[in-house]
Amino acid sequence: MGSPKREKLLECARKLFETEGFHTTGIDRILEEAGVAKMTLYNNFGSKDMLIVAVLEQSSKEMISRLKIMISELSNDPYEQILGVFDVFSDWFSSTEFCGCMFQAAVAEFPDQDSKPAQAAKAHLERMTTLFEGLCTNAELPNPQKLGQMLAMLASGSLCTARQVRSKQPALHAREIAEILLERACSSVHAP
Amino acid sequence: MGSPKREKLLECARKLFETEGFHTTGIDRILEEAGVAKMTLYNNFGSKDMLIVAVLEQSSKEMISRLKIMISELSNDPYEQILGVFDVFSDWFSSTEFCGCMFQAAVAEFPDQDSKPAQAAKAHLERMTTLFEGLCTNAELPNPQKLGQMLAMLASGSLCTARQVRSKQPALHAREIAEILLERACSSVHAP
DNA sequence: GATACAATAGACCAACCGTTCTGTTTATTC
DNA sequence: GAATAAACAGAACGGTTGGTCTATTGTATC
Repeated sequence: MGSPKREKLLECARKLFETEGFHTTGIDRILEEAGVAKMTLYNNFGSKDMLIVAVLEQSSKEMISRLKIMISELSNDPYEQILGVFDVFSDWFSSTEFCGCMFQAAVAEFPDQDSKPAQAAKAHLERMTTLFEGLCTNAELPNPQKLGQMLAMLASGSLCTARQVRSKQPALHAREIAEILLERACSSVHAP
Repeated sequence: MGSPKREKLLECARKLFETEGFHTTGIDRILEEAGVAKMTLYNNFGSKDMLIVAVLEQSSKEMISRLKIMISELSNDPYEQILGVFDVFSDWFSSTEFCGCMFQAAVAEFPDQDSKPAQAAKAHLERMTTLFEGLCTNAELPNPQKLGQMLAMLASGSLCTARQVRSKQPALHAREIAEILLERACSSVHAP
């Protein structure tokens, strides 16, 4: 599946796109950093845009699966796992290498919604929403679809705020709000 | 202050930056759209980056002041005015010309936090936070600073979600969450 | 050792970028 | 009507971009 050169290319591209943006980082920068010839890039991905799409797709899948693992290590209770997402975010925002969410950046840099990178970014949002929705279903909360969307929106808000203020506070605030939201949803089940 | 040519330039630049992004829209496109000579741009703004900064600053101030007017037309009660922000957002997201928040796009397109455009975008976030905080203070809610930050984060979340799903739903959800948040804050004052 | 394939470096391309310069036209003011 | 300044159109500039082509090198397999 993944030749070593291809992997190296994806890794370096991801790092550069993350820290310097998609349009700003040129092909040559990526090649230099990866120590790879130009033709290997074009043989493997076809174009810069397709490389961007590949980076987004790989990053999304990796992020989601890592997130699932981390929250399952925090607790077995799906209710606690939902809040765990924001704990993971909190650690992430605190780390020095945090520089915002790639997918939000992609949406901003590719305003044409039909473009491949924009679609890849949208797919990630859907994966996040589905993740939250699944946890809500597991926690037997009412209206898990709506709750999932709300939690995903909360996560997005914390992400784009953290990019600007560079602190874990947005994650803490988002967690607090999520807690209130879940509590509310929980008690409404038993309400008259 | 503002010569007609300068205003025209700002207006066209804003529209293009909003719909097609900052890096993507070239100088020539702006000039063509505005029907203005290249030298008038450089005489008025000095560079493309400074034009971007001018657009961001003007848009921010205009948006904030318009927001203040619109929520004060909705209600005199500061509590209702907070929720009114999300009602305004709801209408905004529904309009055909909505294509996301410029300031979030600017943050994504200028990853260097020290760059002028990034700072201008940050200033807008602070204005929004201050707006919410002021409303919370007026509503005599406890811990208005924290609440203001939470509401601003909620607003950001609804904005960047709306950009992807192109619907007013994020605003409705955000309003619902804000309502729960305010209710909670309100009742906690009288709690034992 | 021959064949085949992948990866290499680097020249090369057309297109576009932001910016500067030149010379002309228009409008304002005295 | 002359003088001043602003706005004009558009050529030209140097630099960069994504992408292609070529010719060479290394490395397997048979």
